Amino acid sequence: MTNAPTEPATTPEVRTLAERVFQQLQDAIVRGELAPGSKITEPGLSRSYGISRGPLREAMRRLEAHRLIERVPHVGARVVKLSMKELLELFDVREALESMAARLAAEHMSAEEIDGLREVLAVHERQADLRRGEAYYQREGDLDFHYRIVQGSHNKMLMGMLCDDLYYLVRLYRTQFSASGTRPQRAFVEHHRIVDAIEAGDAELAELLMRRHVSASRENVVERYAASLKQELEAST
Amino acid sequence: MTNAPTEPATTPEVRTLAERVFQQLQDAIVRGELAPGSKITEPGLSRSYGISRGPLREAMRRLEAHRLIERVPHVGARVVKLSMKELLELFDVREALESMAARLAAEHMSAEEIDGLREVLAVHERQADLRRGEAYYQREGDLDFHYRIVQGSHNKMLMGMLCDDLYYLVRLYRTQFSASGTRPQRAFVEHHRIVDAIEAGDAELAELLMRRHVSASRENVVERYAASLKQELEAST
DNA sequence: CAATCCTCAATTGTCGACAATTGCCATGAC
DNA sequence: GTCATGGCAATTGTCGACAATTGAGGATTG
Repeated sequence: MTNAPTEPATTPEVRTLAERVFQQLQDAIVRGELAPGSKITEPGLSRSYGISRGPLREAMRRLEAHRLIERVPHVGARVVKLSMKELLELFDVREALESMAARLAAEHMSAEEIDGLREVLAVHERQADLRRGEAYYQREGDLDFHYRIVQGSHNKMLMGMLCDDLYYLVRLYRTQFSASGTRPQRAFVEHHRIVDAIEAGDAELAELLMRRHVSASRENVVERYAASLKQELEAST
Repeated sequence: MTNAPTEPATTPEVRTLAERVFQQLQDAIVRGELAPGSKITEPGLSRSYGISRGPLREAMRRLEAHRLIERVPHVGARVVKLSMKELLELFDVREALESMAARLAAEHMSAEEIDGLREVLAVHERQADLRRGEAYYQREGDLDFHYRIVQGSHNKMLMGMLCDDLYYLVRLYRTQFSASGTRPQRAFVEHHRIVDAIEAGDAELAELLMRRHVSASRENVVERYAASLKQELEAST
């Protein structure tokens, strides 16, 4: 399980400058410190990070590959700004990939890995007991769970796509839409059922449950979005 | 449908040097001109392409993002060499993403797009008539079909992942394993059934059929690989 | 007053040179 | 003969400067 979703930005053995500034920028974007849609210029970042434009451009290329910024030649780069449409697209992709991951996890996960997964759920449960009614199902906590399952698929390509690319977008969305995770108990139950299916080695069931889980999360987002639009409308009249 | 799988490398309005050399390198790798696993050095490519190391490094970063080369800091880069394990991983990811694409295509494809899809099949059929018994189902022809469906999903994120990343790996595999496509008629029939489902707007069926189609293709690869191993073994005794 | 064109500042793209790190090869010790 | 060690060449990482392109603002003209 390599490491937690949030990587400590100041790892001592970061080999190269470009690597370091890439992680810093990635963090800044996901945290919302660099406003979505804002233009970022090479001389500007070069000054504020105290490095030359060479490594910086390299870092920006990597950010572009991870879909965190968008560049157009000879014009510049801006921090990605997820539209509702794109957010829903993201959920469709997640549904496809994560259901596959759950299926593979049911086939390949070791007993130790399943134990670790159960432990993650136990931690979440304790946190849920503390602040009851609050959202158990909060940012990093939820991603921990999904991380573990993707890792359990033992499919490196899948891991790369989900953990290295999509999950950063997921976290970015949570800051952009300030989505405090609702639907606490239901997601919690769903998580448990998925683990049960994985432990039973029931690949088909694990896949189905994960598909529904992500799909339900998507519908929840749609609902909340519709509600916020309605609220906005009422406020303006 | 933007353009054919193989983009004419010498498009006149390529904005930037890095962009151009990126496409050239991508093409060279996919075609096998740069041997898989071979080391590529910046000064070397810099000389042979007649550009400085700046744009070259940028192109290499993009190749790395597309998983066509692998870089390790302070050491160098090599052309990716797909192992059988990684190839199977690729198929699992394709199965997940393309079945989702087929589902979305059934929901969103316009009549014109479906017509275009049918036309692609018709072209393939004519080619199949010409060299009967030969593999209808040959490299670019097959990808055309899959391209269209992914485009028909109208999901930009999905399109990016499949068309910009995975399909280049698929083509790379075809050169590396010198896979002359077998199983001609069967794949042909499967393609037709998928289009039928899409035209009928039956999303679930389209998804299922595409899933089986990719899965069958995967199994076919496994078979051929096992056969080649066996043959190799016999030759050595 | 609106629209068009032109000029210019700023940003991006490209280049060559220098510094740091790596892997290799030869030399030497056991 | 084998292994460790040191130096060396080559490659990668980083930097600053120059060229090319863009977008904006102002001046000019109908």
